[in-house]
Amino acid sequence: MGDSVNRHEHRVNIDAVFHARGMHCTAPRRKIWDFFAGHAQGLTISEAVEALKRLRIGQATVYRAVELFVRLGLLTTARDSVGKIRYVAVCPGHSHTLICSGCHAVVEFDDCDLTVLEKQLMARTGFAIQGHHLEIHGTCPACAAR
Amino acid sequence: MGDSVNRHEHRVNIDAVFHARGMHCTAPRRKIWDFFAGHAQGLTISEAVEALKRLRIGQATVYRAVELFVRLGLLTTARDSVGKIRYVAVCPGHSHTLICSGCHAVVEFDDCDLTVLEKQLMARTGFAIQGHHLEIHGTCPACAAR
DNA sequence: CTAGCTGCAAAGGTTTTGCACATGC
DNA sequence: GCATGTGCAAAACCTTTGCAGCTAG
Repeated sequence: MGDSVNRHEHRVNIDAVFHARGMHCTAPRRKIWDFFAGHAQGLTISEAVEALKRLRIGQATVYRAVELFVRLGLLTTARDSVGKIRYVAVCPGHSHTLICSGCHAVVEFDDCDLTVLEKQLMARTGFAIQGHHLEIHGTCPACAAR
Repeated sequence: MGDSVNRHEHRVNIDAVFHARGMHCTAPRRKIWDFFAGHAQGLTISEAVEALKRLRIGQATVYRAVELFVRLGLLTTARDSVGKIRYVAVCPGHSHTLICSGCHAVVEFDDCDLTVLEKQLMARTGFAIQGHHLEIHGTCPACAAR
């Protein structure tokens, strides 16, 4: 991902999240979290399992941790250009993703305004709207240069 | 899904799509397509495999047909409230989905306006934007009544 | 100390593949 | 008639589970 794309290095303090719920913040969980947090372009679960195997972390642990992180809102999922699910570490306050079709770089942003649309849909369909998931796909500057 | 939600019965003519590409529009493919087109709330692939087994259609055929339909743009995917992928028959001109967390009813709509947002993101990140995927989640009137 | 977490290995599911036969055009 | 598609069954792959031992708090 090029330098022209501003990253959000701000990281969630997972110790606090776990302690607040009486869960243990163990060494494997910390390593798994660091691994995701260090890969801005997100990872498929098999990529994570494969890489973390070298740190002697069992696959079951990776699966269980990822499920937990998603439930706690620490990881979000995005489907890449091939349809595979990639898990991306959330930056606080950023909830939508802009994804590069070339290198899978993910940029998060939160300033979408869908409230007008949601109101229209509520009126038209009678649905009680709870939330939305928005992914924008494109090509990042680095991939475009190639 | 309640009557208050307007459906789009307009269906894609798959014969034409296949012929245009020199592919065969076979009986199994037609049955698989009809099955998806008749389930507005979308289906997981295992639901489809299970049900179509009774029509003596092999699972491999279902997998291959679904992959093909997606590639041809006849089916789109949406993740339901549990994170499972559901395949939904596309109605021409409708590209976004409003999904009920209760019964998985899917309402498609196309009048979203993200062009302003996309322009802002292009300017800020340098990405060449190709498209977007938007899912809105809520509860449909019928489920809300329960 | 003990509830909660881990790694391992096995079980359970899901998806893909190879191939002989069938079908659409 | 022949390229394309199908069903079957096996293989490959992915995810979950049970359990004995370990670890954080």
